[in-house]
Amino acid sequence: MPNADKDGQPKARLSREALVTSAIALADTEGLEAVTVRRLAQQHSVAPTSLYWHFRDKERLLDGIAEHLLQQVEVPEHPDGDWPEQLRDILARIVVVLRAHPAAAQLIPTRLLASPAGLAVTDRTLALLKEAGLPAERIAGTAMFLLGAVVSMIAAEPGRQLPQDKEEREDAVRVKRALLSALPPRNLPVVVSFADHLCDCADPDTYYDFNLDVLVAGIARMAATPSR
Amino acid sequence: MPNADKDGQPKARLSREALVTSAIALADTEGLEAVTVRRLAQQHSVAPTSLYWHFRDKERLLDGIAEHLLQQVEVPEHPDGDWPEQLRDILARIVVVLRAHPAAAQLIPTRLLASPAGLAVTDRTLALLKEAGLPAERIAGTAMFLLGAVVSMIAAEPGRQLPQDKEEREDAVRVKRALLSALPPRNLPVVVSFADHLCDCADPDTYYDFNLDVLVAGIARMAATPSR
DNA sequence: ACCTGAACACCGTTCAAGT
DNA sequence: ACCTGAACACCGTTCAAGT
Repeated sequence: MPNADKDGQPKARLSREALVTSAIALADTEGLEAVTVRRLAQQHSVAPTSLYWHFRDKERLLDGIAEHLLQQVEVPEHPDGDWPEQLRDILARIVVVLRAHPAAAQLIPTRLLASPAGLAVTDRTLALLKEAGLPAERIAGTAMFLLGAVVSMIAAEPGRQLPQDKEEREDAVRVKRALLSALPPRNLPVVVSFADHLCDCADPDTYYDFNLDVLVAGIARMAATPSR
Repeated sequence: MPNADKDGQPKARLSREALVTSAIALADTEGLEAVTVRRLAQQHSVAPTSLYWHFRDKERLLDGIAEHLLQQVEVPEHPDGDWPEQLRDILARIVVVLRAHPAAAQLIPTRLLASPAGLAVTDRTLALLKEAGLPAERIAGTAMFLLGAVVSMIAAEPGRQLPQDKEEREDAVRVKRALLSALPPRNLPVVVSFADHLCDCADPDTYYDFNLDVLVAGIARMAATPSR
């Protein structure tokens, strides 16, 4: 039985789908730099070079991750609410998906136009900015900026970069807070006074809510100002 | 003469400063993935392992790049204008520095609290959000988000990712525009109609100006709404 | 104090070959 | 159609050793 692993179970055939899925899992647990052709092959009990039947190169594998995530962003067919609500809605949907896969999130911005799913999200964002009445020459750039900014919210969340393990994480937060608190208040008064909030985000949900509001409010304001 | 290169010129001694500088140059011309311990060593006619005298590991070298860039962001000692003007000013100063080094820009967000220069920029941003009257619990998270969003503006600029060489770049733009224009307008009407602006940013200066305005206007709006 | 050389474990990728 | 094995050029990093 050449196609069975040590448990005698039939060895699952390799597929793009399966590889992308385990690549995302690997990024979730160990970070994007752990996503490696060789480690992926190992997890599937297969030679490293086997992956090249399914992906032209590693870049295409990463494209596959981005596409898989973007497919999870539902673009509502029959949305309700005015454009600011709808814009906030589509951006918030992206946030929800990417918060579940923070390490892979950084793959998104450069790949928004590289898959049907990414194009659907982009089309919706462009349409809403058009409805808002932004100057035509500003719509494309602003859409790409908004989508990029939403992704950067994940990386900028205070307390990301620290370990995931709870206990280990608490230790790291304590150390970091101590370091920031010990900085000279003469030079850095505000950093010192906000040391706690800079080290760890007490309320991530509100962090995301508030910053989404900042973006939508900013667009509303600029849409209301006729080209100045 | 053991310390002279083939031109007989005295070989410059290795230093953190010199290594960081050429690392940035390498990132500028060939991208961040070209910044490699071994290539850097080669450029300085030195064994790869020599770098480890000056940097504990590659991560520290990247920290050095981020710090070097952040040092170029001048934080005005005696700023004038109201807080929205000052906030826009500090964010715009970051943009100016990072536009000159777009490949290295992505190193910044995770390292804002890791150097005196980064801390100075962060302190100023925090101070301005405080002056704006944001709720205290939102200031730290919003500052990190703003600084991250400014960095993501560089990566999100339409037409980045394409080659730098002018002729080669024009070809790439044509191809990409053709691809987007050929998409089914039934599904993606707005993407198709904005194909041109999505492929290439006709006016980068205005792109940055406008999106900086979006951010500052958004903050102003949220500061004016008392916690709802 | 500063740099080298040998060595190690790990990468992505090609190509001819197997089934 | 799908996978393997050998091979290649390239990574980051250690450590004992040289000057």
